[in-house]
Amino acid sequence: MIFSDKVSKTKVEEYLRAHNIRPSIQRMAVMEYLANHRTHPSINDIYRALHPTVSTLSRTTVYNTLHLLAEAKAVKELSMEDNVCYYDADTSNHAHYKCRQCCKIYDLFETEIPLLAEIKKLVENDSRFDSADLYFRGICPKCAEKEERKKKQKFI
Amino acid sequence: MIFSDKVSKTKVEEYLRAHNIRPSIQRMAVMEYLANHRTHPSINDIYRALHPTVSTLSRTTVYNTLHLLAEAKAVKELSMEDNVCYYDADTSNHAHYKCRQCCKIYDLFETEIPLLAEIKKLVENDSRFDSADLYFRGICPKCAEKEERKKKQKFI
DNA sequence: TACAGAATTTGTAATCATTACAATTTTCGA
DNA sequence: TCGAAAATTGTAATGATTACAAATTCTGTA
Repeated sequence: MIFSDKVSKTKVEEYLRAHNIRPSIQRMAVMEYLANHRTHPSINDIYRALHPTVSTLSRTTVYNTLHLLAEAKAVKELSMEDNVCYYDADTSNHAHYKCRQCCKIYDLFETEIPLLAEIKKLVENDSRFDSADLYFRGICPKCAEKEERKKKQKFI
Repeated sequence: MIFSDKVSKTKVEEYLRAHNIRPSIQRMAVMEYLANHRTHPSINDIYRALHPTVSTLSRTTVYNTLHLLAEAKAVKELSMEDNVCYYDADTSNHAHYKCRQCCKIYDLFETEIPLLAEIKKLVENDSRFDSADLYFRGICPKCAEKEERKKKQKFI
């Protein structure tokens, strides 16, 4: 999926059809949510966000839909530790970075991590591989700054 | 941990002490198992393997021990999809490769993936990061060959 | 438009990994 | 040897995911 600021319903419908997925109300809702919320939400996040408006939606359908979307390579499934799957509508070549403090997941694109291009090549040229994932972990700048401020406070 | 063919009990004890972990019977058993079984076992694998001999061992202790070992960086915790943690006694810089067919996890070392050195450098030079993991997926050569043979059979 | 069959959705129950927790046991230093 | 601290244990709780069967919706055809 290519991202504009706000992805329209029509765009989502086209996208699903392009991946041979029949665009039901529920599938559209899930895909639209993912396309417009680039925070790598979990199934639960998605379910909780959509349920109030799409009251008919069941948790099972969210599972079904995301498996279907992942199978069709319309979304990317991430699983970095903590035994929960996160979903990403951006299927382009990029890495992920999870902050140990705030637990947010950030995207890291080729502009920042040029290595990604080489990893992609590696996958393309080695028949054993069909995909590669690069995950970073650490404390994100925001959390590092907060920590820094806390420390300073102590010494005033 | 540096691996010889078979890691001795004394070696395991030294290794634990070096990581400030008191070498109890249970911890020794878990660490020794991990050191001598380079198959990236899950908690359950370890528990099921050890329980018959160390009959006193509880599942909770295996969890406690592995968390402790991971915390002390004596082992590496892997979590590639399927929401189960796998453990690796080899804490050197290497990537992992999981076969979609047989689900085995293979090690990929720097000799094979020179990129690993660059990723390491990246982590060392970027304060946001403290670790990176590179995971590959695909069909392993053994499984690919099996598949090939099956196909041929069909046409005889 | 009506209908049958296929696809999709739903809700509930089951499964499985992990964690919480409190009681028991073991270890270690005084 | 004794008592506190550390480690272990078993059970119960949690939480994500899957299984499954019933209900609903959709699609193509007559």
